[in-house]
Amino acid sequence: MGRRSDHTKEELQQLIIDATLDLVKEQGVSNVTVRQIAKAVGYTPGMLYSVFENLQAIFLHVNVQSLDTLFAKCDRARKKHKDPEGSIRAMAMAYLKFAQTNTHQFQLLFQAPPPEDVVRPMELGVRIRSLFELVEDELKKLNASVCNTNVEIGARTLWSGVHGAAGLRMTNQLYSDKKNADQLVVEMLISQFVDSWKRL
Amino acid sequence: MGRRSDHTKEELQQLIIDATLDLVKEQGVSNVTVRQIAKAVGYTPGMLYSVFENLQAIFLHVNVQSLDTLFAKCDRARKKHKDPEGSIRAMAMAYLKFAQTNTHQFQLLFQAPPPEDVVRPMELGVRIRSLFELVEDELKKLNASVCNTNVEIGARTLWSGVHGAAGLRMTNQLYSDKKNADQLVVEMLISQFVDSWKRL
DNA sequence: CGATAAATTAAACGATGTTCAATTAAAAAT
DNA sequence: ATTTTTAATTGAACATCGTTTAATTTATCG
Repeated sequence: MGRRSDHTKEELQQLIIDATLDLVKEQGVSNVTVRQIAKAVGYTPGMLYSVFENLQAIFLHVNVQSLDTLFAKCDRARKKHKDPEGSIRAMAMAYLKFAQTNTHQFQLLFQAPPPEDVVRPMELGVRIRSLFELVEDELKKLNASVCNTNVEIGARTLWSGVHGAAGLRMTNQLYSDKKNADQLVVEMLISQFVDSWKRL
Repeated sequence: MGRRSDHTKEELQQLIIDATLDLVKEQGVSNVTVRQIAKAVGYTPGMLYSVFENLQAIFLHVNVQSLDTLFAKCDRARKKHKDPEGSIRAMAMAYLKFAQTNTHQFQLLFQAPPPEDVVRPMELGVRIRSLFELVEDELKKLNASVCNTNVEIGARTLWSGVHGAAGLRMTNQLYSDKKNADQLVVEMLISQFVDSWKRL
């Protein structure tokens, strides 16, 4: 075939991203090939390169989409509570659950850093920042007397713990006999952090 | 050539691991090939498969070695202090520094989980556990009244934070304008955790 | 309808991990 | 010493990978 124009370039882009996300979910990043993606969208491998620069670029765009849904989940969890501590707990659990239910997606997002030569699109940074901002907002509510610098550091401190626990749990590196150790960890993390934060 | 017997099988194994570690340090996991390793040790690719099952197995053994040096660094840092809090701080900083100076090594260790079908050698678990034990010991000294269960969870809570900060920092996902944000994060993490831990 | 332009294909390229029969050299036996 | 056996290493092959590009096919425009 030649010129088909079944889809606009934007449609194709979204089609490819969706197909890739599906494949990643099923098989994990390392098993997804260009040829699989092409077949899934009903085209030949070569076509993908007229829409994206290369396979890495496709993965990065998948990550942008993943971050959007992760943000949405955290934001919704947050809104279900009035008290800051409840919001923080809910967000942390949402984050943990996302990592647990969408293992492959989470791995592509955080555990497979792109080769150094590929530039990360700014869109990714914006989204991670806004995730941090959700936490910052709750921390401000929790203790209004803390300066902005410390709020920024505090949010990253707290989330390093949540993120770290999610990562260790996902890769089975928590090595605890207690079951649901990851949840216990996050419980302790938050109660201790919040406790200290109020005192600050 | 045929039978060479320049080295015993054990020597070959160590030779391969060392060569692979060097290549990983230089280029990162994703750029290391079987052919490169073979050339580095002065053999042909096929030989590697008489010593290791496959490339993944080689990487796993590299990880065992990496964990040993990481443990050694933490253990040495710990011994430089008498007070538990000082030991914990020193260990955390050593961990952070290792991740920062040996990016590629740390990535292979924690951020590139092996495909699900490969079995992780028990040696890895043993070593991660002993790292946790270092932290557990200091936590016990810090507050002897805490039960064993909570010590276990506590060590993993604290280290999820350290590990998470190291990972986020390494992949440039901390997104803070403050410089040395990772150190600030770990500072806050530890002081807050220790503070709460004493109160427990 | 014919010419132009653009999208898609098909085939090729070099490189990858892995396998295995053939080859080589060391060790054992005569 | 020479021959036989045994085991280590090679070298070539295989299927598959990401990527490039000339050729082809279709849509669009004059």
